[in-house]
Amino acid sequence: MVTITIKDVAALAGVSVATTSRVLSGNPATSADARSRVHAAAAELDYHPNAQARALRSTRTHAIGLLVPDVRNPFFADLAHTVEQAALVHGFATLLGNANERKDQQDRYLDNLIARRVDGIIVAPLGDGSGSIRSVVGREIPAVFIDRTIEGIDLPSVTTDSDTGIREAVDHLAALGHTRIGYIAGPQSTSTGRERYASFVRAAGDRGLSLDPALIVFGDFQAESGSTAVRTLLALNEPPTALLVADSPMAIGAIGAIQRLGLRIGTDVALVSFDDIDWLALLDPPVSVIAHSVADMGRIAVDMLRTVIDGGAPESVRLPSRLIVRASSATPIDPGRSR
Amino acid sequence: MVTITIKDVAALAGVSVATTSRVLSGNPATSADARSRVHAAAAELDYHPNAQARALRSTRTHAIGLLVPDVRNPFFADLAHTVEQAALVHGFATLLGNANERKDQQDRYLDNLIARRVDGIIVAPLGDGSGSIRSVVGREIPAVFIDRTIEGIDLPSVTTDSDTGIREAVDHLAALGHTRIGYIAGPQSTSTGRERYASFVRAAGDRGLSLDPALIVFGDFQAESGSTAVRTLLALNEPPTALLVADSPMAIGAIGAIQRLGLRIGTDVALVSFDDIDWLALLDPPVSVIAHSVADMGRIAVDMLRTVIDGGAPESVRLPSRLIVRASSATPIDPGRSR
DNA sequence: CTGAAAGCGCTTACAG
DNA sequence: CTGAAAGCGCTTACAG
Repeated sequence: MVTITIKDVAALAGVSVATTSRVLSGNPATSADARSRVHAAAAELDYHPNAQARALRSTRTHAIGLLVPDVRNPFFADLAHTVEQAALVHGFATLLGNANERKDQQDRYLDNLIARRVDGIIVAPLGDGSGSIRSVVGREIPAVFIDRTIEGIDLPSVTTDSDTGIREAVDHLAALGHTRIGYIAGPQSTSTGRERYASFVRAAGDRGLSLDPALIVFGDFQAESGSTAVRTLLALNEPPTALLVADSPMAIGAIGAIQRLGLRIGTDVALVSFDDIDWLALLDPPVSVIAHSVADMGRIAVDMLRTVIDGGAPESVRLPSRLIVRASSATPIDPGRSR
Repeated sequence: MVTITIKDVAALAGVSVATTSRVLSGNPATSADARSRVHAAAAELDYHPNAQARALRSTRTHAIGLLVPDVRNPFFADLAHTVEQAALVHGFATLLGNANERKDQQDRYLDNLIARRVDGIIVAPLGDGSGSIRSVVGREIPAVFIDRTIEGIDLPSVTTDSDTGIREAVDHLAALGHTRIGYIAGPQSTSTGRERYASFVRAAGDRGLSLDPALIVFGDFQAESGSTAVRTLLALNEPPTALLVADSPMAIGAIGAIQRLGLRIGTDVALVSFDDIDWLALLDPPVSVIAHSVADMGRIAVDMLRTVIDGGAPESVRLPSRLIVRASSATPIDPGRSR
């Protein structure tokens, strides 16, 4: 590798390293002459300052870390996109890490971000408060939670209030005559998994729907577990007539499994999914979803993180969720059906 | 922020900084006693070595940069996932950047990766060979192209041979009786956009199909442009009876637009999309696709990059593509139709 | 406005 | 096996 340092630039420009540094960092205490010579030299040599050396002295890296549990989940891909764009506006580069829904990989990335001395971290965490997330808090590294939180770890967060959306979905399905709703839950090691599960149980209870434990299957927020859950639920003696799925990757798995069983969503079994993902609206029939705003979430997280970096203590934000009814759950249950 | 340095660890362990460094980096020239004391001290202080300082001396960061044009494109999300997992196996952390299909953002991330002195870069590039990609080559930073290439920039690459898949798709549609195939092309500023376009024109010519220029619309590989293209194509006096779409985000846009026009894919208009994405198989009817292996591509790119980092000069690899026929293009064209 | 010098947190020959 | 010292590429008071 060819390495050009500030010394090379200084030599070519015929000024000291100190002056070169000042010009390059926009320090006004420089002469017009020095400025033009340094810029010319830097351009000629295609000089790229070593960010590591720079950060070592100035303790600012102008980079933030974003750790998502699963980049292949369209919700988090969207989130990565909005965070990145928002961060860019404020001069931060985003280092994106993918925990792959695994605690060990999350810890590994977190250690990496700490070691790289990013200016701040936005994380959609999984697991309990053990491991590297402790180090982040202990070292007082600016950090905010996004989408998910960890109980007992006191960081500002921007999350979705799943309760309203789930309640609307349960009410909606109950109004259509469903009394046995199957729930494909997220992992209970995540705050969203736990909250949505609790909301479902509460809403179903309030409506007097069946709380048969067999109607609830726990997945891991990834597609395969959605398929498995459907096979389990639809094989019950008294199968559910409607399904509520806690995220879109599990919904994709669930819908695939339903089709492979020769059944049709909307008519044979109603289905509502969390996450308003493009393709869910394109399916036939289009899928009812519980929507929340990815764009707001990303933007707010970046703003909150900037506040923390600047020494502030922002309030946590809770964003609303709401039901969008589409044909996958629009038909009242057939009173003539045996179920 | 709380900052623990190697000095603190050395002081607590009662040894020199040099010895501490040796223990921490696994240098065998250390006594058992020193090792246990240093490890204990490091654990007690929750010491995380400063990666910047370390890299400044050792010129290895154990990080690679991955630059994708669009994280929201499921193909690149999958690619990011496989690259990341493959890199992790070899001890590299992946810094993922998203160019958002924009040259300026690509340059910005590239500069950032150069400044961070990553050990190597994997990039699915866009644009011509101007800008920061020149700096990467000029500085001889280990780098490989993935999925896309840039003409005139001599880097090893792993790409898809789109030609076979596209030819299969055109042959297949021709065999069903289609003579006017609409082609929704990718941007001609990308190698994949250009190659697939050229393949289509060649294959259509070979089959004696219509080469009416109005049948070809150029999109930007993102969803919105797929919708626009469909509205243009289906408004023609002689609209196409089949559509071939150069990537999955444009396909999602196209399919949505077709539905909004009250038409059905498979019956009213046949459709084949590049990229074998989960949800395309779930649509009704399921969508025929041209598949290529994301998993192979990611793994090979990481292997190639490691070879370059170790001073080697790997051969470029071209992966096959092939047609998967599903119901969106399974019905022979109705000979009674006026078109 | 400019330069010499110290120092950021590490690693690594060099002696011993 | 261990420590003192130099140095990686920068930035930043300190003098002038």
